[in-house]
Amino acid sequence: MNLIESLKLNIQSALAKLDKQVELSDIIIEHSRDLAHGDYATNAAMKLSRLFAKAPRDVANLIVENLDMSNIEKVEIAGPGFINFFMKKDSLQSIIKKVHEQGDDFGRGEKKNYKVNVEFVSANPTGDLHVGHARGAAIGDSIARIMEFAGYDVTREYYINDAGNQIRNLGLSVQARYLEALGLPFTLPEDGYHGEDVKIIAKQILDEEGDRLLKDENALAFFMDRGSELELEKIKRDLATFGVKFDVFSSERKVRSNGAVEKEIEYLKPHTYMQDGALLLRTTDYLDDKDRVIQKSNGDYTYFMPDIVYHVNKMSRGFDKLVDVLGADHHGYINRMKSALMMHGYSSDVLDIELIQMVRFIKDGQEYKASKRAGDAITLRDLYEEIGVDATRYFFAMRAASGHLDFDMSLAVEKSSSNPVYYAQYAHARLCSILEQGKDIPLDFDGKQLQTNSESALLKHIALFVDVVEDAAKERAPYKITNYIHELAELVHAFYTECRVIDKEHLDVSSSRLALCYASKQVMKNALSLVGVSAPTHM
RNA sequence: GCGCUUGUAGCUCAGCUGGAUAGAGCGUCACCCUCCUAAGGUGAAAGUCAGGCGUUCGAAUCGCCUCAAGCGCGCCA
Repeated sequence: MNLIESLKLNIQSALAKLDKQVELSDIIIEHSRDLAHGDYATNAAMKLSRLFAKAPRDVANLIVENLDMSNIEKVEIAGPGFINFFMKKDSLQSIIKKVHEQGDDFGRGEKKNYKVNVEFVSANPTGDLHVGHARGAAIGDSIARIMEFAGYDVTREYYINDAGNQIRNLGLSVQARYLEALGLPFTLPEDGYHGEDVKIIAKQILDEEGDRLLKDENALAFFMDRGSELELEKIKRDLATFGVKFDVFSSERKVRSNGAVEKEIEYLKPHTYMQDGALLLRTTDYLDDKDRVIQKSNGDYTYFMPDIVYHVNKMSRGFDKLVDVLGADHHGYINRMKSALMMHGYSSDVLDIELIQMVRFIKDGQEYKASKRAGDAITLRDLYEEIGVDATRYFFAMRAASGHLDFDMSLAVEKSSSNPVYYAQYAHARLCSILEQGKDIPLDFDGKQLQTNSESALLKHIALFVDVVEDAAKERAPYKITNYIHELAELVHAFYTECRVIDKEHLDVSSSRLALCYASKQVMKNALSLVGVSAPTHM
């Protein structure tokens, strides 16, 4: 149990002695911003003043009289009725031992027995991943890591739209480049893919298959299949380099096979009606502001239809929650999909859609659009080659997904405290360096000699980690982790400046401070890994 | 027109389940290494929290209205 929880329990039992039953979740403990206000504070007395029918400060007095003071140095009632807690040093120091015991698992939440499917990227295998996918990959993967760490049972999933027209266009494009590579006349389809990658794939197919496809009647089908397969392999390689791995790849074609779509239409029948020869789904009965076509008058399904099948399919696999990380243009899509799921009896909040807003790149103060390869949009590969995986992931994780992001490329490659990634990694490397130099001094995991303000602040921040992980998981907000990382780095650097760690004259102080270095380093590493950023031991 | 999102320091953003003097980073200015990584630290300037009205002990936070910006409103995916 951490200090905050024990304070909550303490207040709860104090209230119980006063014949007031209050839920633990209704008691709020916050970190005091100002040291004069102690280590922690609660506004409980003000919140409950109505219940007591007394002035907040009087309620505070009653609570204070009934507190168990064993961890607490002193309490003060301040301002309108805040209760400020000044903790005993050893109760703050105890966090170091906990970090030492738990190591890489420090901050991990209890198993929740709650299955979550996080679907992200899901780009069509027709070309390189672009910037939007990159941000989606960074945020989706961070959400998955954070939720996993917080104790959820997480599956990372990629949905391949391999049944649509784009794949046909890809097939035609590859076929054209194949002809080109053989020195034969060719024409690229109008909506075709003109990138270098298609030429490379065509060349590879030529190497593998020779010219036999010239005479093959089913050549186009082969170009479609093999082309998208090779594109997907390339996407997987890029994602792997970016630190992102998926557990499941679902193919739209597979999802649609075995008459699954027809079965679903049958199931939805009570919610459908015909209009002008098309089949519409009455999503307005639920959350939508408009009914949606699911089968066009020409008999084709709209994109929405197999997607319903896919989401129902995911639910049938036993997930308690589906998280979709999508581009912001899918915004109108949320309520119709929720409506469809509700037709299956699911609650509207089993589906949680995280919309990713646009990214604008800024380089040397100017908007930057083109990649090095002329004419193309910026790709995921451009980003990690030019900026590096760590900085790219950190910058994407740093801001709430729902907001537009200005990505300062010049800052991201800068090696100074201005760059938040280097600032954090440098803090880690510094700690490693001190620990290395002090390796002959035994570590005091009780931290008995930690006294100064910068030491206490660091201890408190370390103790906060579990709560931050929990909150970030619940809010699906990786930026809460990067905010935590940044504060941790600040506190580490401040501690470093204020406190001399290795000091042969005062070995007892050194032992305690080295243990604090160790704990800070471990927490920094754990936090960085949640956003997929490495923790270098030297820089 | 309807719906959603956003509006906080010069710039990019936290804070929003109501709480003590509204916080970071960038940028600007002034300082700090005989000592564990100066890839660091300290300090200063900088805000009508878009505007108005309301709810209450208390509002950046909740409600209503106005203004401004973005997105969505296909038998597209």
